[in-house]
Amino acid sequence: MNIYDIAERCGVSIATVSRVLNGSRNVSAKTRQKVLAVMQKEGYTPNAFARGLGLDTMRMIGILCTDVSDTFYARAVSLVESDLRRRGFDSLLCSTGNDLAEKKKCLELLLAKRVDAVILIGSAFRESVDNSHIGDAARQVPVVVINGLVELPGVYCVLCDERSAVRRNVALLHRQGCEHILYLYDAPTYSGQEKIEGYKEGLLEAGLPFREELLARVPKSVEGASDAVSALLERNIPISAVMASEDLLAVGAQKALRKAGRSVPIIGFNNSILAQCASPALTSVDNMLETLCPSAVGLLADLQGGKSAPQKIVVSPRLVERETFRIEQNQT
Amino acid sequence: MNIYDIAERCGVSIATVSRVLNGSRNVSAKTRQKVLAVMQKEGYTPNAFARGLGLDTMRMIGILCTDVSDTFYARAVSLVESDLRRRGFDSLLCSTGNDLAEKKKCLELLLAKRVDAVILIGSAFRESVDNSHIGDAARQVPVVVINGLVELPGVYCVLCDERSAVRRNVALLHRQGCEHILYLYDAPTYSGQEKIEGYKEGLLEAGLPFREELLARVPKSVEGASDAVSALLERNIPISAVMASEDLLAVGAQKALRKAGRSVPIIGFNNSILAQCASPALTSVDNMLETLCPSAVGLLADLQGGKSAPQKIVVSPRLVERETFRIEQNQT
DNA sequence: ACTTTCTATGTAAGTGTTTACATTTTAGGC
DNA sequence: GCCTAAAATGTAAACACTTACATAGAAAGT
Repeated sequence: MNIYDIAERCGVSIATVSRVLNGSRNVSAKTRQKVLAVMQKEGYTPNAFARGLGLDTMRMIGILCTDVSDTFYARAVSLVESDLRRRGFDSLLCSTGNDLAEKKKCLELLLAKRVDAVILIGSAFRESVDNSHIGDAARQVPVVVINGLVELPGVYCVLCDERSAVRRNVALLHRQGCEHILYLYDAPTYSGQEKIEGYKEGLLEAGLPFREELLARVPKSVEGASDAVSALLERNIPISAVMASEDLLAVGAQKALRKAGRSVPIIGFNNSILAQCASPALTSVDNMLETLCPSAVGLLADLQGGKSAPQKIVVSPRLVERETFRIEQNQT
Repeated sequence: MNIYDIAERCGVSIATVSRVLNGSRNVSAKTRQKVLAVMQKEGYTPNAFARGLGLDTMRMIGILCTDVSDTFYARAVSLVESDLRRRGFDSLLCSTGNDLAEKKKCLELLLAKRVDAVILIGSAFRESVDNSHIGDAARQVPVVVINGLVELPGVYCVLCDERSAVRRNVALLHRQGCEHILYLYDAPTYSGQEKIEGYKEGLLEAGLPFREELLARVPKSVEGASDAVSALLERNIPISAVMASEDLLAVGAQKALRKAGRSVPIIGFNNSILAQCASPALTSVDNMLETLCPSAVGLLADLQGGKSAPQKIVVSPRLVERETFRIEQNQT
């Protein structure tokens, strides 16, 4: 069943049918009605491939994401996908893991499928690492980076000022009297590096010394973080507060501390469901995915519509206080 | 840059170029080399739409999923996506929410994009509910349901015997002396209904009475479950153990119980990261996504390859014991 | 009534592939 | 060197649309 069949059954030409399909205004009401009716009756669905060939788009957006099974990225994907669909785009998803080669391969796969744009979630690194594939992609289609910054032509970034968030948290903890602030992180993504910078800046501003052993890279798992913290405790490294690049690690730290019978302030990151599940519930930094993702999609929509868009949108993070840390009322 | 350009630059016909593209064996080694070299040099990428039109496939699989931001579904999507990609398929993702109308719409969207098959994750209901859209879809392309059972032609199901898991858990808890077993659930999906059946069967077998107030539908959130359990406790409803249709709800129950100063065995479901994050860590039923998802994709691959496949694959669940419940050594 | 303008429709040429069929080239057997 | 079979290549017709351009018809102005 194709456009010719429909045209024949309607006694019109294929051009008219196509016009109805594309919502052209140059079709009389009667004709439109009839064509629509016949399509309905015959259960006709236009061939998306032929359509794509003619229009040079299938209205698909590629989503390149580090790991959909991660709660944080999953939420981002969910937000992006629903917003895209609302705007008439479908989502082609690639979940790559942290491997750069895999990311490059997937990006090429997406471009080969001729997506209208690519959204990167947790897939950007610092300039020092290789971002060439992102630049290459941006030469073909718009690229939007969520929660990362890649300053290349055609690359649009929507991010949260995580560095400041961490810096302020250090100050906050210091004001509460914490001097030995442990910071846990895992992957050295753009976001990860920024947060580490924020940690260092925070220490500097607070006049606290930076100690190697309090900046710990750990495996990305509850156990990994927990074991690492346990090891520190066994070495009698003083720890008076914990921060982490993401809730998962904070939970691990929390478990190790509890096992050791210790209780110190803990601040997680991402404000994920994990923070709510922990007991006591984790205070966590919300990096505003609910704002970032719609912005990213909106930006893309503007670009599709021929409008221009800002290269960079930065939003402020928000500290969500729960049981593991609360700012005292009298602090100010 | 298209196949004609390449052909010209190689001094061959477009058919030959196309053959190289499709790995036809009827091309001399020299010619292939040259064509490949030129393609490389010119940075040529075949047009996927034209290719799709000619081959009637773009090697895309639709994934219809209830909620990618849910840890369980996200893990499933992740497993499916990576496996599909390994087999040369891309994933078109739709995350629909629990709304049936939305599911139908998305399924149509996927079919309109002419996917080669559809994988449903958490999107199947009992027969009593409306599964017509799944049957309709199956008339066009193979449909694989993960963790659900839809017995219609063309629909293949890969699932875990969750009903038995719950039934056995009831027996287990009863043997430990628990008589008042609370069961929490949220959405009445296929999987959800099965588990409720298992709960009732378990009670029956154990000779325990079924009590309305111990089978509670609660909102899908930590707070929702927590509030519901708190309410029960306030009503002095006896509770000597808790089971839940998913870890998230179990965590909520755990928090309510702890707040009330109570401690009873708790068994969650899905063996998600949430079970690990809870303190004490939740014992949870693993419904074997790591097995289910590759099976689903393998099944699809077989179908694509013209082979036949079983309509139904059922695997056994596994109880992962953590701190909230352990089977005593002397129980047997 | 006649031209002008605008709307509705049709014709035909893209869009970039694949592939059946036809043709040429090569290799092999004698 | 000739015939046959097989391998390599080319030609042209799909595949199912979109759309520029052409044309017919209707409305409107004089």
